[in-house]
Amino acid sequence: MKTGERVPTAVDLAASRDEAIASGERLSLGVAARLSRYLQVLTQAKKMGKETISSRELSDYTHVNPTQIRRDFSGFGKFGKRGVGYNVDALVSQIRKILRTSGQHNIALFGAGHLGQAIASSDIFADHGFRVVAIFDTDKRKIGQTVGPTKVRHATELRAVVEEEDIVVGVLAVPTAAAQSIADDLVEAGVKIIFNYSEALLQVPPEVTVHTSSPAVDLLYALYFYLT
Amino acid sequence: MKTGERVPTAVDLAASRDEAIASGERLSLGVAARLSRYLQVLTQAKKMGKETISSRELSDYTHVNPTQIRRDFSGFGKFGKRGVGYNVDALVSQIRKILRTSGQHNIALFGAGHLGQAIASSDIFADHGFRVVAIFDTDKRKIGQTVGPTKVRHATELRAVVEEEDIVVGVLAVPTAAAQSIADDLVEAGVKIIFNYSEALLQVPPEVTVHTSSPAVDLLYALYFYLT
DNA sequence: TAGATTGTTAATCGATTAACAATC
DNA sequence: TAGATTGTTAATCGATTAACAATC
Repeated sequence: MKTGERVPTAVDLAASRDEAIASGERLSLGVAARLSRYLQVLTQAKKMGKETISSRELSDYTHVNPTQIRRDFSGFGKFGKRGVGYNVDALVSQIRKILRTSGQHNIALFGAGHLGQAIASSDIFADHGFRVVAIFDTDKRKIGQTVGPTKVRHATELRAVVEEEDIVVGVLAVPTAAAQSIADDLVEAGVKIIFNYSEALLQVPPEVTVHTSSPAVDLLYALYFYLT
Repeated sequence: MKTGERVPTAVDLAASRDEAIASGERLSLGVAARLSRYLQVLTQAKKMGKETISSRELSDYTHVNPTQIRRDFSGFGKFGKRGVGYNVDALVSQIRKILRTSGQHNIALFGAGHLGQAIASSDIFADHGFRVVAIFDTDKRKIGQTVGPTKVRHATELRAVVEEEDIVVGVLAVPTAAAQSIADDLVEAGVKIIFNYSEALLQVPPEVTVHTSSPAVDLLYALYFYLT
């Protein structure tokens, strides 16, 4: 924030806040990651009928220091009520606005095996505005079957579906050996985010983001702090 | 590292290194998390027959800055060869030593549904020394069935199995509504790490660590950086 | 009012990175 | 040797936290 030689005033700060939300600078990696986690907890708290939540409670569930939680929020406005806490509903929509993920986003799922079916029937994506609009598999016996409300299709339909349904995210719930070739297809079809549940080390062009899910890594990490 | 008024010498530094590995201070959260991720990539690289890997390649797969990767390693010794890179096998065993997760660790899995079966039949835990030694479910129709090499048991056997098999980690692949009560049972049976794949916000005593897996959170986060 | 909790400051600490000599 | 890549320094930047006035 450059304001020449003046000390920044309250008005400057408010302006930079709105900018930051509207279309200003990107959030830092850490802030974006934490806001996403708060959102998960808040979504669940809302389901449980909680109307108000304190930074202390959020800290219990996220293991983020309560001061930092308040700080993360106060950078964007005064969302809380002293002595009371934050209104869950209001906070959810503020964070969604900040993360610009208020809308619906369509995802394509590969693999109709156990993992694929678990993902398709879980609330975990739906709660955050992600909708599984297509499931693909290469196994002919699975094609045409339905998983929840969605019919399993053959991977050859990928390209058409991606364009039709405006799919930005592809989720890979396939064997490690099959992952790279599907990733190549996804890239070619214009998908920009690949969520990889296999162990494959995927090679993609720089404009595509790969996120490899690694429960074992998280477990190693948790175990270290238990052992020490 | 306090060395009084002397400037630390090479001998001091080497000593503090060995300490750090042997039984010295805990790693910081960030270092432990990154080392775990390197381990995942290295394990897969090894499977693919790779003998050597550079900090640049590790960076491509982990999105961690190459300088930081070299720095993370050099804190514990000189593991690499200039102009060549790091030997994959040697690096894996060094990191395992640092993280103290060289041995086998037994885990108990709850829920023999799609997700539970996907976890039980995946290599992802096995590759890092975690073995699913028991699967529990409350559905009578599932009890007695086998998932891979493991028989599904009723949750009433939990306590005995935890003691017998020295189980430190419990994995919850159950519906959100059932998670808290199983978590309570696990805590009572002495399990110290709970890996939660449900959406439940679990309440546990402070000596127990809960890790809630949240693919949707990761996705929100990835999406933010795509949208901006 | 009394108690609780936010918003914010100020100080510290650790993470990050560019750059480059060392060396395989 | 020439090219590549490590190990390490030094400088910067952002994260973290304790503390507390403000205020619901």
